Amino acid sequence: MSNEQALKQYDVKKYRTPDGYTSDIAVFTILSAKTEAFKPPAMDLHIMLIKRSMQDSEGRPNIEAGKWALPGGFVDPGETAFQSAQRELREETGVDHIHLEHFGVYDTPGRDPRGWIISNAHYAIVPEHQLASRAANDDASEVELFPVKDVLNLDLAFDHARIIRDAIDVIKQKLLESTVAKEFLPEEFTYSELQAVLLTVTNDSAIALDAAFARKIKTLPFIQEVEGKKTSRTSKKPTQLYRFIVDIEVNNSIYHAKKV
Amino acid sequence: MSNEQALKQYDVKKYRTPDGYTSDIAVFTILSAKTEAFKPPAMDLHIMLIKRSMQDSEGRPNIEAGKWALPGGFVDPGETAFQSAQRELREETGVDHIHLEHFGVYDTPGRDPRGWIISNAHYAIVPEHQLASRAANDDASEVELFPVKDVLNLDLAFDHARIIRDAIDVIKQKLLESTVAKEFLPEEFTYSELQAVLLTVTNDSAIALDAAFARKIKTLPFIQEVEGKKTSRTSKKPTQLYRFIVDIEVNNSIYHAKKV
DNA sequence: TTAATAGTGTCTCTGAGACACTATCGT
DNA sequence: ACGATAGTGTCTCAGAGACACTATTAA
Repeated sequence: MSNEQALKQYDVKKYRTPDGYTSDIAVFTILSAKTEAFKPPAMDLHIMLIKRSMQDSEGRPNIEAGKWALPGGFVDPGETAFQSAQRELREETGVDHIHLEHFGVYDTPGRDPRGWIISNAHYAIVPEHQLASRAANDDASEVELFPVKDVLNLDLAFDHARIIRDAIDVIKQKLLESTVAKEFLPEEFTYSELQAVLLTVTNDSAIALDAAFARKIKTLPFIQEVEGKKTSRTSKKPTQLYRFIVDIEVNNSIYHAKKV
Repeated sequence: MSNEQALKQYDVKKYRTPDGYTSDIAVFTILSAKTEAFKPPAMDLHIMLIKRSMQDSEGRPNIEAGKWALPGGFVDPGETAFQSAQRELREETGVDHIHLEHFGVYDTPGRDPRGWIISNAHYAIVPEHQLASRAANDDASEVELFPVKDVLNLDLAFDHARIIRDAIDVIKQKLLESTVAKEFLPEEFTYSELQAVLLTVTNDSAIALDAAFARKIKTLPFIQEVEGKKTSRTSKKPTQLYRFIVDIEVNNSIYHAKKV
């Protein structure tokens, strides 16, 4: 192809280019407030942040030192921002094979004092038990989980307040408008467990009222009963287990009736 | 703040950085197949592409010359990708103040033969009449509208086939799951005009059947009747006009009943 | 009068929502 | 037996969908 000719004359230095390309990850998890026997769980949505060290790995003063920030880092040449987010998450928290999704780009000039730096924001959903092994690394002096309702009161690095606000909005929407709630739950779950997850983002009576929700879960097209299988982990009365049907198409049209 | 110290020692050249940062825009419009008097419109969704010139503006052979591509270009330092998309659209098509939305980032290594080039994809909705003034500029030898069902058979530049496929999926979803359909319609419209827009992306009987849809439009919470106002542009019988209610919150939860 | 679009009348069926009631089991 | 969670029985009401019917007007 004639691209070869064109490429020979192309000067990659002709345009001024960004000074950095990064990925940030808003890691969400749901903590059970209490885990008593025979009780349905009470849950609370949390986000994981790191505290930026005072010095970087080479002992020099760090940018935005001492502030709380989203985990993340520079994208390596040869990888995509998404792959970078997966890698950072694996390196910084030891978590792999979880639900990770891109949700926005942050490139407002001046957002990072180091220069023209573009960040790709992702959200991740990590079941509570997978975060057991979390640990601070070079660049972070602390790692901590914050309830989403408090997190915006912290002293946050860069424009991470904005990114975190967006991430919270996105996950609240996604929990209700898609089946990602399943990423917070075991393979098979009771209606009260799903209910507890959804109640972290809504107060709607159709979900909050036990009788209503116990009935509704049986009519949802993307959830099926696990025939004849029950558990006693949430109640003395054995409780029916359900599972999400994978790969079912969810129809969200605002012009259609709910049921397909 | 102590960031100043840290910045003095920060070397912006430490990391290998991208070779380019661009915006691409998938411009959608809806063409009325026929515009007879007293007829509801028959509509077809189209996307605007440019044909890349054989030479660039300085007379040298162009990359991906002769192929069809999305309009777009390099992001200038000091602007965001979104602003760049607005600017490109204004410069290349003379269109301004229209619905423009970011929907994805394309950064797979090797997607652009010129190097490590990151593209932000946007979609735009342009009413048919605003595209009257469109014209080819330096970098484009032709500008043309293609029906979305044919566009993927063209010889497309870079990874634009993938971007265009994603853009079509996104706009089909958005048309049904949000109120962007209004961007294709006049301020006040008849039920058959809205119906024609929606029929470009779905065949569902609830929308396709006149009687069903004429009734449904009156129950949609985000649409209101324009009291006592009628038009005869689509039928001999004067037809009720409707308008979208702005800033109404659309509840798309898959766990809730449709009506709020 | 006809042809075309824009509706309405009426029926059936599903399911939402509310509230009272029953079921199960560990303690 | 009790207390707590997990349901079910039953009623009412709204609205979806189907199909036949009526309404309005230009030509």
